[in-house]
Order: sequence, then C-alpha cells, then structure tokens
Amino acid sequence: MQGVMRTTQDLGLMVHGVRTRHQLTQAELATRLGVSQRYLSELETGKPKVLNAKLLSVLDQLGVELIYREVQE
Amino acid sequence: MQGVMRTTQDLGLMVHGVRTRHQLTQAELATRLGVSQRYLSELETGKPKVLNAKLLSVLDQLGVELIYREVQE
DNA sequence: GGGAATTATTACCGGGACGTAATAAGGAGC
DNA sequence: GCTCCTTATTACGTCCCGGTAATAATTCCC
Repeated sequence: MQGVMRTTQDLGLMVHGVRTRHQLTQAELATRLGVSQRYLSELETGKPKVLNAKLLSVLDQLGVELIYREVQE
Repeated sequence: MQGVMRTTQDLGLMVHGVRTRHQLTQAELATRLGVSQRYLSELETGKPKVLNAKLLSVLDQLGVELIYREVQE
C-alpha cells in the first residue's frame, strides 16, 4: 500500500490505517514506539504541528512530492 | 529524480540538488519560500532539528518508508 | 440507554525549533 | 594573498512542539 503525502491529513490517515490493520490501540502502539498516546492521536488526526507544515510547504514549492510505502517485513 | 528518504541527510542532499540545479543561492530560494537562509542551510546539511527525527523513527518502526520524487512542472 | 474501552482534547510546563542578525568558514577568480 | 560571494554556525529571543496527567468525547457491545 502506498500513496502520495501532500498534507498532514494524508500522513494521519496512513498511520491510522497501519495501526488498525495491526489491531493495536493508540496506547499500545505508543508504548512500543516510545511516544505518548496524545502524540499518536494528534498524528492520526492530522494536527499540523506533528509534521512540520513548513517543511511540506517547502517541498511542495520545490516541486518535490513525498510518497509513503509500506514495506513488507 | 527520486529516492528513499531515510534520514535528515537524505532530505538535505535532495533539497541541495534541487536548489543547485535551479541555480539559486540559499538566500534567493529562502526569500522565495518565505524561510530564512539559516533554515535552508540547516535543512541542506541535514540538521536533525529540521525534520523531526522522531517522526522518521516512528515511520520506520511502522514499516513505512518515504520516497521523494521531483515532479516536472 | 448504560458502561467500558478507546480516542480526542485541554492545561501546564520544559525543551527544542526557527527567526534575526552577526560572524566564521569556504571557494572562486584575480 | 586579497576580495567577493556563498554557505555554515553562533547568540539570543520568541514561539511552538510534545510530554504528563486529566478530562471530554466517541465508539462499541450488551
């Protein structure tokens, strides 16, 4: 599964999808990743603060797009 | 031109390449993008502060890789 | 609807990011 | 070497990010 990441919302939806497919709660995943449940929640709901809106803007203006791709492990 | 973005260094090298191919100085590009020359410099030299090292770590642990791709305009 | 589990949001606080401005460090050409 | 142009780094101040902890809000199942 892969897609283009233009906004923080794209990022959030993708992370949400990965997590639910793994059948993990935010709290469980947060513990494993060493982050807070609050952070994961904001990440998944696309709060701009999580991924530098500035960086996305810069890349966009540079004509660079980001693609995320799930790697099979 | 495209590639995998695993580290802040990858990001920096990519931005540097785009900028030099456009024959722009950091100061010129910074003005156009609305960021500081200091920011661009740190971006290109891969200072961890610019792209959340935490976010890259989270994505990596989730089994997600980021790919950047230059779009022809 | 009621209750439990999960997620989203808030307040507060400490640390880090980024702006300006200045300065140091390279590099190119003479 | 010297000068000019460009890039990297520093000091300082401000603001945002993200942690903890608590509290809404939501979802799900009965």
